[in-house]
Amino acid sequence: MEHKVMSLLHNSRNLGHLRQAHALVLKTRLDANNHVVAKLLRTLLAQPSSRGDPLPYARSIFYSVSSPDAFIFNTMMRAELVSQRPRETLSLFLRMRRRDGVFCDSFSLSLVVQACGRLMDGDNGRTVHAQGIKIGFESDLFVQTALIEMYAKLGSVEISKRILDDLEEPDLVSFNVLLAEYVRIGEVQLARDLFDKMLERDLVSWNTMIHGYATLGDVMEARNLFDEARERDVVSWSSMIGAYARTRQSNEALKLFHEMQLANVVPDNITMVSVLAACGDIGALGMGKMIHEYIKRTRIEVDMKLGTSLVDMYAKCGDIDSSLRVFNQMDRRDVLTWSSAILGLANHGSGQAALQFFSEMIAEGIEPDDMAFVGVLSACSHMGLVDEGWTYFTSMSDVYGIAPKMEHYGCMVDILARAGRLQEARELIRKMPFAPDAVVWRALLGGCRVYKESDLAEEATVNLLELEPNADGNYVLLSNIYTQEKKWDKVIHMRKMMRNVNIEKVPGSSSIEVDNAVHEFIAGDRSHPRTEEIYQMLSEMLEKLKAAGYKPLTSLVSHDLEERQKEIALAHHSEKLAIAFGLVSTNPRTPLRIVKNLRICDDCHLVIKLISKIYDREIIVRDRNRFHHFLGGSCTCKEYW
DNA sequence: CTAGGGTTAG
Repeated sequence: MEHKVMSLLHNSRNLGHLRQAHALVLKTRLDANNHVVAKLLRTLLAQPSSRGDPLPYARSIFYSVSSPDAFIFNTMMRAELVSQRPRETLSLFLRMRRRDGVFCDSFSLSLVVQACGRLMDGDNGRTVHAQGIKIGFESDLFVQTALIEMYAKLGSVEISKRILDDLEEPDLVSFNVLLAEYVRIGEVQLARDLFDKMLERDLVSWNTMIHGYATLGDVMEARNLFDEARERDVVSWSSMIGAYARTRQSNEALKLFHEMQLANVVPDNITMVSVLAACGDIGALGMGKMIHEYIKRTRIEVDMKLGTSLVDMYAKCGDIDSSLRVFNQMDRRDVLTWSSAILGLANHGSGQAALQFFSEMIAEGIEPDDMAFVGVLSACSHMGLVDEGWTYFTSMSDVYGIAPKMEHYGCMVDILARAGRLQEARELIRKMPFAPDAVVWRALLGGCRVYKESDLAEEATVNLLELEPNADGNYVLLSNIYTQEKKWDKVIHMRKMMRNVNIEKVPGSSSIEVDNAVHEFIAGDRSHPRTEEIYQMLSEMLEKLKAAGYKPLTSLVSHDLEERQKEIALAHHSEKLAIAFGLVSTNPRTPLRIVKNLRICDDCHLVIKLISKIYDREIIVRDRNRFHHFLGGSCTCKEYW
């Protein structure tokens, strides 16, 4: 009978088979046979995790065994450990020690030591270590490796190092564990010293070092090691792509992903998280969609993190519908998933929906994070909800215990300033626990311009110039204010000031994706292969615009130029070039998606509205702050940006 | 009587 049950278990392909086998075990009283129960447990635990959490069932089997042996204990301890329940592993170990006749072995020790490390339970950890010495497992590499990891996690990496040094025959894994722990605590140089001293290194050693430099932000050194390694697997590639993605070298990240495919290394869900982040960063929707298709086609598991990356990518690429579609398909969502959707909705001008999502998230018992509040406050800003904004802002610290950061103050100042409550905005800046940055002053200034508060505007601009003395845009703002106020002496003074500093024009650049290739333009760009067509289209556009009554807002141009030259400068703004290229290179009525690195200027905003009507095109522009959907002559931002 | 335990990327 035992043989029959064992082969039944051996051939169990799913939970149904397994339950049948379990029933047979109980019927034939084989549950007293530890050998059979162990096989049952291990078969169950080997089931793919997608069929639900096997732990409750495994526990019920375990606790029904009358006299479990060490093997069964160890099986259960490991099951708890790999399911992130180290406390259960520890209590199983303690239970085991209390049982007569069940002696823990080196397997139990290595598992419980890992558990203590993850729990950062130094008391139990050291006790177990002492017991291990008494029983005599000092020569067991598995136990020693677990101890190296445990002491590092307890904050005593010197002890880890000593254990490694004392090993008579350390193997690669024991070295690799210490390497990884050095990296985890940020001691990359110590890791490097150890790495250099190692006589033998495997892929894990190399990957650990690549990741180490990547976390330091030293992408160059990470790349050096990546290039130097004679073998690269999916972890090496993912680490390196992730390093580029985190430092926003997104084109580099995508280039490397391409090389990875040429190298025939199969990407997994972790690779895709970084690749999608890169797509979102540069707004490459076509590329992002291809990645999504690839994920579906190759059945890469869309877990919570990958799902969140898709939600985020689609939102950042301006496709909020797809973003929400993925969001709705996910069966589990954490705070990052919700926050990505909330911020996405807010940036698309769907303030109401963003606030709705926020309350649903709270109703589900999920604690909001920084990003969720940026989303909520931007939503309030777009809708002009001042009191609601205040309520959310104060609830951050009062209800959720989150200290508002600079960006939250920036949003709040923006909300107040847009509503014309400029003194309150100024007061809030005064009360901030840190020195305001340029974003905060710009938010105040935005309101001052609208409500013609010239004294406050001057104060804001002076502060702004102190923080960013080299940005030419700030001088334009100040000059506009003085001109408006007819304070000519100040205009002259300012121009003198400008001559004394090094004005750096932050080049505005816009990109547009056509046939999955991203084309980038800077103002006055003539480097594109289809430059002739683009400029021809541009003059056609201007003719039609002027026929529709458009007058270039030349007062926005800072230089001392002739009126005609100012018009040319405006007409050559990067977003206009990108749109001209879009118009000549896509079929009629194809939506155009533009990504701009700065805020869109008033003239371009006006022009794009008209273009959307004249050429019957939906145009979606992502600027530094939010999305603008232009359609039929108007924009979803309602002039609010 | 045997099984079984340790390392890297989001």
